[in-house]
Amino acid sequence: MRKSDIQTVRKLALFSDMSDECFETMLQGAFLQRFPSAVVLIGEGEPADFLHIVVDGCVELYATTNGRESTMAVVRPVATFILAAVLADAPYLMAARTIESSQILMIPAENLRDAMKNDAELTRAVVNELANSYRSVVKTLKNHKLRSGVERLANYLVSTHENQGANGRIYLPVEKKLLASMLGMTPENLSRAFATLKPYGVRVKGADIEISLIDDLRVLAKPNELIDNPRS
Amino acid sequence: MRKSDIQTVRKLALFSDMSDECFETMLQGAFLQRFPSAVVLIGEGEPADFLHIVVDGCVELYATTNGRESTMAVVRPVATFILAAVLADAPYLMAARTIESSQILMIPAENLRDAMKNDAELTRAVVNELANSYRSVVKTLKNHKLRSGVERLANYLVSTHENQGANGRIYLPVEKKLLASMLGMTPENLSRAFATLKPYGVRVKGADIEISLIDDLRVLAKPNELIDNPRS
DNA sequence: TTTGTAGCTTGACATTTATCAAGTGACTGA
DNA sequence: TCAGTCACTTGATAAATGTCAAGCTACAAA
Repeated sequence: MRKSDIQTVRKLALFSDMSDECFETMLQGAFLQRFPSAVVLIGEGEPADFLHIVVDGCVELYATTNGRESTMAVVRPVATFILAAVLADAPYLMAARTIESSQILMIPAENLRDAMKNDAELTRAVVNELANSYRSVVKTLKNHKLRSGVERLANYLVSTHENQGANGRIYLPVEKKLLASMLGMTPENLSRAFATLKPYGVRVKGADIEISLIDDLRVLAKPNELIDNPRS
Repeated sequence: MRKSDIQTVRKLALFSDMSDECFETMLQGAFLQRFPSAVVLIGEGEPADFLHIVVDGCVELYATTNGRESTMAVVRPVATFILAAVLADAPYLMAARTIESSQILMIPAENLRDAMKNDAELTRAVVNELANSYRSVVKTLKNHKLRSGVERLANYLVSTHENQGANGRIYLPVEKKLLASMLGMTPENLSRAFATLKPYGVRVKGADIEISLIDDLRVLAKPNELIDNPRS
C-alpha cells in the first residue's frame, strides 16, 4: 500500500483523530486493491468481514428482491460504506459494485472493532459517521415517500446545479440508467421526466444539462433543507 | 421519577451495561412525563435538545414537505427515538407525536454526550443502537423502492402474523389511516389493497384480520430476510 | 468500413396509485 | 336522544408510473 494512499485515508474524518499507533495496527491485514468497472465487491446477505473505503473511482450500493433491483446510493472518494453492517456484525443489506475502475481499501472488520476498543477518538468519529449515515438514509426515504418522480428529478437537478457552481449547466456524473434507479424510476420515465421539465428551462444534450430557468425550476422542486441538504 | 420506571429504562439495551454512577448522573435533569394522545413532542427541524424514550404508550415519527405528510416509523415501549439527531447535534429530520396516551422520558442531549465520554460501555451500546437504527431505515427504503403497495401490505401482514403467534388471525395495532401512511399509500388505496388480498385468504373486520391462506399470501408477498426481519 | 452492442428516447398501452365524491357505521358530546 | 365527527369503504375518474416495442445514436470490436 502506497504512502500517499495511506495519507489520503488518514485524513478521512473517520480516522483523522485516532492515534498513529492504533491507525497502523488497524491497517495490519488491510489491503488496497484496484478493480475494473462493474465488479461486484460485496453481495447482499454476505457476512460483513471488511470495512470498505472508496479511495478512487465510484461504487454503487444496490439492493434486490424478487428479481427487481434498485440503486440505494452512490459512493465517491473518499468515503466508507457498509460501516453499519461491520459494527452490527450482521449481513450486508446492500450489495456493492464498481461503476468505474476503482481503488478500494478493505479493513478487516475485526481490526476496526479492536481499534475502537483502544481508541476513544476513533469511536467518537464512528458514532458521528454512523449518525450522519443514518440521517442520510432518512433523507432519502423522505425524498421517496413525499415526492413524485418529476419532483425528485427536479430536486436532484437543483442540488447538482448548486454543487457544480450554479452557472446554468450541469454535467451528469452518472449514466441516466443509474440516475433513474437512484431516483426510483425506470429509464423510460426519466426521459419523460426530463421532457416534463423542458418548460422549466431544462435542456438535455447527453450528459450535459442546461438549466436556464433555475428560479422556475426551484418553484417546481420546492427544495427542503431537511431532505436535500447533505449537511445539517 | 418513580423507581419502577427507572428500573425499566435501566434494562434498555442502550443503558444496561453502563455504570450505576454514570447512569444516575445522566438522569440528572431528565424528566419523565405523561402526554395525552395526539401531542406533538418534537417538530421537524428543531434542535435536538433531548433524547426521547417511549416508556409507555406509542409514538409516531413522521415527516412533511410541501403540505404532504408521511409516517416514517412507529415507536413502541421501551425504545429510544431520534438518537442520531442528538449525537450529530443536528436538527430533527422527523417530527414525533403521541398516538395514544404515552409516558416519555427525556434526557438532555448534553447529559448523554457527557455520559458517553465517561462510560465506554454506553458508547458501545450507542454504536450498536445506531447501527441497528440505520439498518432498520435501509430495510424500510428497500421495502419502498422494490415493492408495490399491495406487496408491502402483504408482507406487513405476513410479518405481523408471525409476531402475533401465527394462528390465522391478526389484530391491527394501529389505525388503518396510520398503517396506510406507514406503507406509503392513501387510506383509500389501503382499503383496495385489502380487497385485492381477499383471494389470498385475507378477511378484514375492523382491526381484526383473518389470515386463512398464509401459504398463498406468502407466495404473493415473497418475504425477504433482508427487508422483513427486524433482527439480522 | 461494417456490424454489433448499449444507452437512450419515443410511442402505445397497461397497471398502479391518487383524487374527488358519496355514503356507511361507530363513537362522542351536547 | 340526537347531531356531529371521524374512520373507513366504495365508485368514478384522473394522474403517475411501468411495460413492451421500435428506432436512433454513439461507440467499440471485427
